[in-house]
Amino acid sequence: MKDVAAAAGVGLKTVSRVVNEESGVSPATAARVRTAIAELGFRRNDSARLLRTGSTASVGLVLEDIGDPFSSALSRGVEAVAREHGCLLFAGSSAEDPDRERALALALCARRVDGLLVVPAGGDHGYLLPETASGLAVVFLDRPGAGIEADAVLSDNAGGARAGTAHLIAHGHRRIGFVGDLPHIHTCAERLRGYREAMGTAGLPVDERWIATGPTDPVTVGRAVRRLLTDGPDGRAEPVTALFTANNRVTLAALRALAGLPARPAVVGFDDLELAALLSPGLTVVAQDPETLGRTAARLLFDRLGRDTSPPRRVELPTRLIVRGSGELPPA
Amino acid sequence: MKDVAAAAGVGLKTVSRVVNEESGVSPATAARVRTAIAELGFRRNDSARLLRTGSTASVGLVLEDIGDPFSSALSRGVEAVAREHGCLLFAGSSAEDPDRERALALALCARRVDGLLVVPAGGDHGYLLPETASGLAVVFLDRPGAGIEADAVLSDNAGGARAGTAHLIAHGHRRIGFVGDLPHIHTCAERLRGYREAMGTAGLPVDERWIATGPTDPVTVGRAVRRLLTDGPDGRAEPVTALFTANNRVTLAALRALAGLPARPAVVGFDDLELAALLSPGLTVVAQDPETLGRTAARLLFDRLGRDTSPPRRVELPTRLIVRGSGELPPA
DNA sequence: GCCGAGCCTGACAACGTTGTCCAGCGTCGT
DNA sequence: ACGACGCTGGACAACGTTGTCAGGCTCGGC
Repeated sequence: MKDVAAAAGVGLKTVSRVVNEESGVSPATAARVRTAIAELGFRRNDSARLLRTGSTASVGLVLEDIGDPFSSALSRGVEAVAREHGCLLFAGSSAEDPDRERALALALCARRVDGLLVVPAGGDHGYLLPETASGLAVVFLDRPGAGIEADAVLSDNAGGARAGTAHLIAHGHRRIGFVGDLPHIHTCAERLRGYREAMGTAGLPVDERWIATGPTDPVTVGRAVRRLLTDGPDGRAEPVTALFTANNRVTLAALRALAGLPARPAVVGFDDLELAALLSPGLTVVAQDPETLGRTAARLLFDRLGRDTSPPRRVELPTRLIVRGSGELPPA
Repeated sequence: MKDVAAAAGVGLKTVSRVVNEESGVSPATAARVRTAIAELGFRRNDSARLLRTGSTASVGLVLEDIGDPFSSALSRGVEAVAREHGCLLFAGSSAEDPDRERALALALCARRVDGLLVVPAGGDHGYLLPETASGLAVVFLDRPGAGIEADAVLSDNAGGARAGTAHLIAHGHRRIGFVGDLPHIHTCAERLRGYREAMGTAGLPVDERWIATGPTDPVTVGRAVRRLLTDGPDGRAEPVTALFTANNRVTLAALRALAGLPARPAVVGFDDLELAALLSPGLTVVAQDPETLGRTAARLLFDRLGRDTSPPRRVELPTRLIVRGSGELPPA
């Protein structure tokens, strides 16, 4: 910029004015400056600009795995809103590891992002307190944060799971397996709660051995599914006749496992899948809308940046049962 | 930082040294500084730090749509490598719009990202010349850039399409439809080339009416698929007996359209889909590995940041034909 | 001809950090 | 006892921009 000023024979501030299209520069001078800018290939350094002005025009997004379809749809919603506000997006994955979440979030804070959107992996977000105290806006996404007062945007996990389980019950199932993520994850816990509620409402007992939670890798899930479907013979439990799979990765892994088995249980999954309608029978799912989730959270975040200081809100988005057939298979 | 220095009764630079764990500070002083830091909830401002040091420890990623499974898998690869290098990731979508691509890329340049990874939407990237001249590293991803010398990491699009088409030919198909993206997109053009080559090698003529390119929305693709399968009656062309669908979105839309039709053509798709193996018949695909694509490109980028000034490279990653049955349906 | 208003313009400080350089002080070797 | 050296700590400038403010110029009115 100094060079541009020298080349155009004007002061530093005049160049700044031209670059920012401020008023108060005569057309002739402006033209001279613009020529110099073009000749030197000058581009304003926004880091410096933002250091001076205080805002960074960027928001941070910490999610579980940027490569997961759910996370990426969520990012899309966030990005769309950020873009409307002229903000760039820092994105990073926590890999469901509290330490990584913390490190990532704090790195973003050190970069002085204007706002932070976090899909919590850890159970305590108190480490963000000093940051919010000094003006950072935080919104939690998909799961509530803990140890700090902040907005959260969630899906109606329990309600969705109730609806999905009830659908299976309505089609005659009495022994329904629940296959979920790690049990300490909020969404998994809520969905499990919904499952229990639906069973309870129908007056059905729940055998704890019908509930399988753990890592979502195909091997673990496959083993869980096989156990649920064959537990009868050794006299410990009746095998289940239907499965409620509590998120997209579990559903996927369960379907793969089922493809190798003779058994044909009814299945309802939480989260829609791209090809769900084309399977035969079509896969019945409880669909959330991750893009709207992201969009809503981002809106909330920007409201906060606009000095909205109302008490923290918790927004819950509805889920939708999409019936496609796989939940209607009768119990064997 | 000034406040911390005052609170600890030391100079500014000493605080800086403690924060950066530089040597030359006595343990006692360091402890005092650390106490002050904790009390004041101080966090180093990395924007300022990076302004001073010149590097920003961040890379920019411009892709087509952050919510698309292909893009998001790609991001995952990029993020993993960026993370290894202690870099944060700016991500944004071009929505296949050259102007948006340009605006986004330039915004990232203005932020002085250390490197830029771009999935080109536009046909000319000359606008990046001033940036590369002043030290920016650029790597193109999935498609080559134009109007500028830079590295590119691509899939073997033509080879993959050749293999996919040849697979259909091997199972007796002679009239094969090609359904693709917008024809000016490099990947689409290359895949079309591969398709033509495979047909040519087999001595089969290609009727231009078998080739449908355009937007990938379900309506357009659905119309194209129906046309390809029913063009016979009015005497203009024989309907095709097989489809080669040239990317994940087209494949998805085509499968949806086919579900509503009595016809049952053989299908081979470019790009793997999550549930492809569970359809019946299983969907045969030409799979690329977007995560490796992203990882490779990011590695290349960081090599360049490490002052690797060898001439621009073009890396081509192999594709893999995954046979699952849908390509083996005989011609009607 | 003088003065004030209004318009352009540029000098300067500041944002929060780090690199450079130098001063103070204690220790050690001769 | 004296100089050299090592270690610790701090003053200052700089990164590239913007906000503040004051100065110079032109022009119109008296």
